[in-house]
Parts: sequence; structure tokens; C-alpha cells
Amino acid sequence: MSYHFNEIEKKWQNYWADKQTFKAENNRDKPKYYVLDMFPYPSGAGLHVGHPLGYIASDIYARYKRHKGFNVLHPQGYDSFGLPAEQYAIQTGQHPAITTETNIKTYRRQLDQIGFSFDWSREVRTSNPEYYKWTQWIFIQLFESYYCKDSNRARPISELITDFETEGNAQINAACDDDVTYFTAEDWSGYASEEQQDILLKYRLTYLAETEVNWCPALGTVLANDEIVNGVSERGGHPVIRKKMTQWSMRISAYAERLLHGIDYNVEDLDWTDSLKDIQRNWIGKSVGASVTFNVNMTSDMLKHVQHDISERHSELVSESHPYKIEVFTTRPDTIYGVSFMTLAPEHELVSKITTEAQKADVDAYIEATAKRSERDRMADVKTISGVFTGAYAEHPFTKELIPIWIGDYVLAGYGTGAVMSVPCGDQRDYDFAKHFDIPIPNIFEGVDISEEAYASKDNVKLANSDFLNGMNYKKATKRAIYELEQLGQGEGKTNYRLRDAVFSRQRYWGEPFPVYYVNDKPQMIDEKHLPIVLPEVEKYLPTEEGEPPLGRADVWAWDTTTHSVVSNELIDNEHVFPLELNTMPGWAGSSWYFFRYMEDAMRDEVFASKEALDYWESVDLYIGGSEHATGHLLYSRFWVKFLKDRGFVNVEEPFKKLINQGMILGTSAFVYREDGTNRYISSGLIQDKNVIPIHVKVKYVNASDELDIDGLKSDSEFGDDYSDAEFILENGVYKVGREVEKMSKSKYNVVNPDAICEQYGADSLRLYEMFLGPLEQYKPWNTAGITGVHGFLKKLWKLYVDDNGLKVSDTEPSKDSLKTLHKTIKKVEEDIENFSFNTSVSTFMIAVNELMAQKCNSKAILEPLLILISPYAPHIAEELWNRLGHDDSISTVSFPKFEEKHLVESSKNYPISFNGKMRFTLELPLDMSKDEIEKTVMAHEKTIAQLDGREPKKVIVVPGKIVNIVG
RNA sequence: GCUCAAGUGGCGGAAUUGGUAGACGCGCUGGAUUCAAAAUCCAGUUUCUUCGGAAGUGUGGGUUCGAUUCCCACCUUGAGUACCA
Repeated sequence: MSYHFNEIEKKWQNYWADKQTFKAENNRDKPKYYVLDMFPYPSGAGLHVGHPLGYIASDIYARYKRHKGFNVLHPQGYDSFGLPAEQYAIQTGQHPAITTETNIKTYRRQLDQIGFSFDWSREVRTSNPEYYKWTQWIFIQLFESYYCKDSNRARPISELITDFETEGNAQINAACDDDVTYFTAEDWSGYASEEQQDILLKYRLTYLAETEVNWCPALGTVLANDEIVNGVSERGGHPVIRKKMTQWSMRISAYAERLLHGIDYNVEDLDWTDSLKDIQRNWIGKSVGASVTFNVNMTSDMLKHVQHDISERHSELVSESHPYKIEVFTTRPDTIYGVSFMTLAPEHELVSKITTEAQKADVDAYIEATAKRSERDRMADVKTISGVFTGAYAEHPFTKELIPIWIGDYVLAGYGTGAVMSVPCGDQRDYDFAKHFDIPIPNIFEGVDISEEAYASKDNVKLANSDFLNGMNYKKATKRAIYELEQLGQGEGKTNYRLRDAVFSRQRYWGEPFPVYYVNDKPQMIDEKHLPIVLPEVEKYLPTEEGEPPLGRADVWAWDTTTHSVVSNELIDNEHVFPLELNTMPGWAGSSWYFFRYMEDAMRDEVFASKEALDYWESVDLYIGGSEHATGHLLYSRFWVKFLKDRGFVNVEEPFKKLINQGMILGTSAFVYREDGTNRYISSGLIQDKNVIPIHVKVKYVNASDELDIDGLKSDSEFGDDYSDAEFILENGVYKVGREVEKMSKSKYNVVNPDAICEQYGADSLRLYEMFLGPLEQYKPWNTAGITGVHGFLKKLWKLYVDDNGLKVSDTEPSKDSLKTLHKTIKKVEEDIENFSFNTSVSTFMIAVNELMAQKCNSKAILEPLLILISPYAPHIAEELWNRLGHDDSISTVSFPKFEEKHLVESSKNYPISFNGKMRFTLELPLDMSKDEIEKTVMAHEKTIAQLDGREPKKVIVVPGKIVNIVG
């Protein structure tokens, strides 16, 4: 009876589905373990062999944990909102919900055939209204919250209102927009409702603001920073420009410090790789320093502006004595005596006010030129130094000397205050700028040569020419400088973060609608009891002629505040019926909390997840997915979880305890070489110096020896007659293709579909081979030819249990050797799984089976536990053989075999005998032999004498049980 | 530029606290079986070699009785970031 994998696999997949073998029950007496995959976006192309890599790894771990007695939650679902379905809808008119549904069906079929132990009863789809009802609900909670810096957590906005009513905002220490102004309790109660709403918006954790956004004209939407790669959109590679738009934003910056703190100190709940933590740390970009205020020296030109500014209420830039102030952020307040000029971003609001008449033309020309340069140009060209003098001077806070104020595009408007104090001796950019424009470069470092370049290091430096800072090092001087600035009222210690608030609006159709309507342009939340607000129908998925998002085309998209329902736009009267928000939420909205949704199995309509479920499952114990989500999904999820915790909706600080990034499986492309200008294809070994053009061919026409199936290629209908008349120049009777490792993609014809693999070799072979390829985290090329190795192994495994007469396993006593094989396998496999080293356990299985075969082992006492070891990796064959061994229940929850050291105890050791560290021969010696005896025996050995060739050894190192090394 | 990974046979990779480098598999070579092929099985497969051996884990140094493993410098590849003050 041979190994009929197709039958076996179908049989057990049906069995698992029928018996709901992998359904996780909440509140069981077993300890819990939550294994999660990053859920897929169901694309039209279906899965290729690279996709299941992480799923197989997590599945092995989930199955292993079940054997270890855990109640395992291992769910799966779909991140089903997204751009591709919408782009397809734009092209074809097909509703994205329909394509999404079709694609999900394909995904599900492909996933099922690989034999994953998912609990599908808890499936999540982000595009389902019953799911996004809760995404909308979380949005409302964010809107109704602010971040209190005193208690370091989010609190209900109602508490802030109470504070405003009793004491105004002067004492409030909360995360808010930069432009809030001070008001008293009396002021507050005097404000009109709309004014109050505007002020509150500046504190809410999600807020509407006019922001400069990354607009992608080709996609017709804004993109978040992490959705842009090298200045173009991540999806599609379209250009991105800066544009001012009114957008919903998430005040993630309020959580910058806590997000960072978790990375550095919460090792328990954030067992992530250092490289991933580094990426997040860099992205948050904390810098500690000081804010310093420079007073602008007033000229008569400026005083004209001042009159105007003072009439505007709340202008912070203006005071009686020094009408204009420039605030800068610096990480080196210790170098304040090295300031020889200041630089403002060209966009800085003071520029127009302080520029003198004489410089006005130059400055305007420069601003115009900078504005024209795209973000990409500015990025590409960082070497050109440019800038213009404004004609104005600032006053040094200590020396009161006049410092020229320049503008330059190396200063970014979006970071810090958009202005810097330039210290050319201590900063290379300032140095280059000063050299270029012939600005003095005062040296404030004792004994440091700055004639060639700036001295930017904080170490080994003592300050000079710096008055009260003279002789101090970086640390001391920084402290002192901040103290002195505080005394003057011209500065304070400050921490800056590179992390920007996240834009949350997308001008797209296929996303979550906001539960928001507008009264006099002020956003109002729809009461949570009326959720979900379901995506309306539109006749086209494009922006409107007026440039509004696709929801602007919906006819029924207005909110009736009396009936609490979505009604026709015709009914809008701005008294009871109001327009609804036209933007939709970004892709990361639904994926920032889905891991909680899986926890709930019964009352999904009542809550986003019940308290019981949240208490039991807590957070994800093991999360596997791609590292490309480092600054997107993984950061936003942490943010939302912290927020939900602050507001008491969940009780964990971090969502993903252990995180592993699986590497990408790359394709091995195959090339034929056409001689230029001919229809002749030359085998790769014969090219020499001929002028050839490499052309991708489908990898399915190439065998393990890189030989091309010419007939197959010629008859491929996709290429029509391209190859039918072609002449192939062979070497040794075959056409050899060239090979190259590239990312898998349709256009490179190197995509390998798991369906074909499952059909030809089976799911167990696919699972084993994906693991066998190499370490999980590593990028590695796929080569289908190699799968015969693991497939052959499964056949051998089968033959160990079954022959032509049926089952050949007996109750005979196992041999000592077989016990040793089994137990060293148990030990190794258990260690491997705990370390996520799945590739090495596949080798271990091969070694075990090879040994047991050689031992002619047919003992049940060995072969039964062996099946349990293998079952997480190759569950179908394990179930089948387990069943044939006479078990009625699934192997999936049987206890993992216990390792016993006693079977591995040896009495002798094959010692490597090395000379000067190089092993020359081995010698079998008893393990209880003493050091001296070993030395004596080895030195007397004929090979030792031959090796030494008469020389006297200087030293003999004997490490009992390990090695003998003879020096000399 | 800065930050972080990683460089081992023809290929994927193994070597868990410094102790026999190349496990396991692919491919290749030879053989058995077969009318033949597939499948299966057996033997070999880092390089050089005067067949005694010798060299060898990106390069060059260092520590050590002993280094793929630790330290320093450099080279290459990949990832992240992009004037962050």
C-alpha cells in the first residue's frame, strides 16, 4: 500500500472541518495560548508559495502548543478593505464587495488545502458592517478623548470640558495642537458653542485639521508617510505631491513617549527582534534638547507689521518689548555660544514679516523656487547648498550680539519649529552653509581643529569661548545652559519626536465610512447605538467632478437627526438633516484592533469583545508576519491598544507579545537568450561574446537541471507564435536556461502556485519543504525541484509503518539504538520549535527516519511517539498513520512525547585528536577515562607519533568528553 | 551619509555556552534493477595533492592550546531611514 497523499489529505481536512477539531473554547481550564498570523488582503491573484510561509510556521507552533496541553486560539480572517479591489471596480464597474467575496473564496480554498488548524468560526472581515461597526465605535471613542500628560493617559473629553469650565486651560497639561491659546473659565463660558467645538478639536485624539498631506493624484487619495516609498506610492509607484487638505488625523504623537518606552523597557510584553524595535525607535525619532527663544531685533519695516499683528488676538509671536520671537529646537544647547546665524525654513511664517525691503526680492524669488521643487527633487538633491539672507537680525540671548537671520531649504518646516540656531563649528550642515555664504565660524571647542569640518561629536569635548560654560563637557554644559535660559525666560528643556500625527482620511470608496455628519461645518459624532453607518451605493467609484471623494456621488448619504438614519441627500436642510462625511478610513483602521475581535466567540453584536473573552485571552502570544508593517500596522496597533487600555476597554498595554517576521520567499527566474536581431535562442553555456537579450520564461518549463522543455514553451498559448518558429541552439542535446533570484511576480514568470504543488506532491510535502528551505526570518529563493527531497522523506516515513501487506508496526521491545534515535529526536525537535528553528527539525526527522530504517525498527513504542513529533509539520500523514495504528481520535491533542536523558547516556566517546587545533584523526575512548590516562593513551598512539614526526609536544590539552589538542 | 542584519561547497543550508566545518536535502558522477523510462536502492561528491597529506567559513589583523563562533579595521549584499537641528 503506497502513500496516496491526495486522498489522505482531503480525508483529514474534511474530518477536521466536520469535527471542528480546532475550535477554541473560551474559559477552559487549560492555560491559553494565542497564535496569530497577520491576516491577508485577499488579492485577485490568489496565493503563491511565498504567502503560506508564515502561516505554516505559526500553524506548527499552534499544533505543538496543543500537544503541550494549551488551549490554543489560532484564528484567521481577511483585511478586506483596500485599494486593488477599488481600482478593479473603477476599471470594470464591478462592486468591490463582489470581487472581494470571490477573492476570499479562492483564498479560503487555497488555505484549506494546506491543512491549517485555523478556527474559522471566529473569522473576521474588516469590510463586514458587523465588524466595522466597532471600528467606527473606536473612532468615536478617540474623538471623545484627550491625552492628559499629568496622568499620562487618555481621558474622556468631558473631564477636559469640566476643567475648562472651572479653571480655563492655563493649568491643563494635555496633548494638543501647537496653536492653542490661553483662556480663563470666564472666557470659556463666554465662547459660542462653535468656538468651543473648535477649541476641543485641538485636544481630541482624533481631530479634523487643515494639514499638509501626501497627495497621490494617480490614486486620487492621500497617503500616510509609511505608504510612501522613495517618494512614490507604495502601491503602484505613483508620484506623490504635498497638498493642503482638511483631514481627520490621529494624535499618535501624544503616545510617542509611551510607544518608545514600551520598546525600551517592556521586554516582557514586547519580545520583538532588535531590528524591528530599531525601526520603530527610529521612526518615533526622539531627540532631547531645549527650546530656545531668540528675540528679533526690530527695524522700522517690521514695526509696521507689528501694528497689524497686535490687533489680531492671541498672537503668541508678539509681546510688548520684543514684538517678534523665533523659537528654535536644538539638541545642543551647550553650543549656544557658537551660534553665528539662524536659519528659517522658507515656509516659516515670520519670513514675510521680518524680511527687509532690500532683501525682499531675493527672498521672494528663493521661496518661489523652493515651492516649485517637488519633495522628490529636494530629497534627491541634498548636496546643493542654497539660502538667502533676510536682512533681519536676532539677538543672542546671552551676549546680546546681533545674529543674521537666513532662510534655507535644509531647514524643514515640518520638524521642530521650522527654525534652527546655526552652530557651524558643531554641525556639518551649518558648517557647509556658513562656508558657502562666508559666514563666520566661531570655534567654541577647546583644542579642536575645525578648519576642515565641524566637530559634531558630543564626546571628549570641553567648551571654550562660552562664558559661564567654559571648561564644561556636553552633559554639564547642557544642564547649565538650559538653567540659564530658564532664568532669562528664553528657553527650557524640551523633547522632540519625529513621529507625526497620522492622517486618517482617504478619498476612497472601499473603506470604513466615518460615523460623522456636519452641522455648520463642525463635525458631529453619530450616537454609537445607531452604528454601523453602512457604506452607501454609488454609481461610479471615482471622485466627483468637483473633486470630492467617491462618497460624494452617493444619493442617499445624509444624516437625519430625528429618525437617526441615513437618508436621501435631497432632504438636507441643515436643521434636522445634515451632510455626512465623504472620506473613508485608511487601511490600517480595521487592522489596528482585529486581534481582539477573534477573542469573542458568542456575543459579537453586543461588544467588540466581551470582558470575559478579553480577560481570558489577554493579548497575542505569538504573532507572525512581514517586517514591512513595522512603521504602519505594528505601530498603529500599539497606539490603539494603549488608547483602549487608557479608556478601560481592554486591559493590556501591548497587543503582540512575541513577534516574528518571516522572510520573503523569492522566485528563481529562468531566462532564454535570444541572439539580437534573430529568432535564434542560444543555450546559456554557448553565449560567449554573442550579443544576446535575456528573456524571462515560465519556470514551469524548466527542470531541476536547468533544462528547458522547448516543446512546452512552443505550445504555450500565452505567447502565441513567439516561439513556434524559433530555433534553439542546444548544448549536449539540451537547452540550458540562465537563472536569477528575484522577487516573485507575474511579469517575471517565476510565480509558483501552491495548488500545483499540493496536487503533485501534497500539502504535507509543501509544508515540510517551505520549512526546510532555511531559517524562517531569512529571505530565500524557491526552487520547486528540491521538493523531491522532503517528498521522498514522507514516502520513507510511510514505508516505516506500512508495506504491501498493510500495517507492519508491532508491539516488540524497541532496541537501544531505536530508543536513542527517538529520544535525541524528541530533544532536538522540542528545542527547535521553541526557538522557531523549523528547518533544522525537518533535517532531524530525516535523520531519525533514516536511522530507524537502517535499524529495521517496527516497534510501536518508537513509531507512535515519532508520529506525534511529526504531526505539527505534516499533520495529514500523521493523522492517517495514527488512525491506522488503531486510534479513533485525532492526533492533534495527544500529549507531546517526554524526553528521557537515560537513553542518550554513552559509555565511550570518539575523541577528535587535533594538532595545533586541526583535527587529524579520531580515537574511541571510554568516557570514564581520566585526563592523564587519555593523554597517555593518545601520546602512545602510532598516528600521534607519525603526526609529531619526532617533534616534542609543547603542551597537551585534554578536555574530557570533548577533545584532545596537541601543541607543538 | 546614518542605523541594523548577513557573507560557509555547484545550490538551499547545518554546526545551540569557542572544541571533529560542510549535518540534512537538491544537483551532479558511477553502479544495481528495467526491453526502456519513471520510481526505488547502493556508492561517491569543499579544493588542491607527489595519495603521505595539506589548505579551507568575504578580506586583513588580533585574543586563545583551539575561532564559522569573540574583538578591531575593511570589502560586498540586503533592509530601514533620508538634510530631524
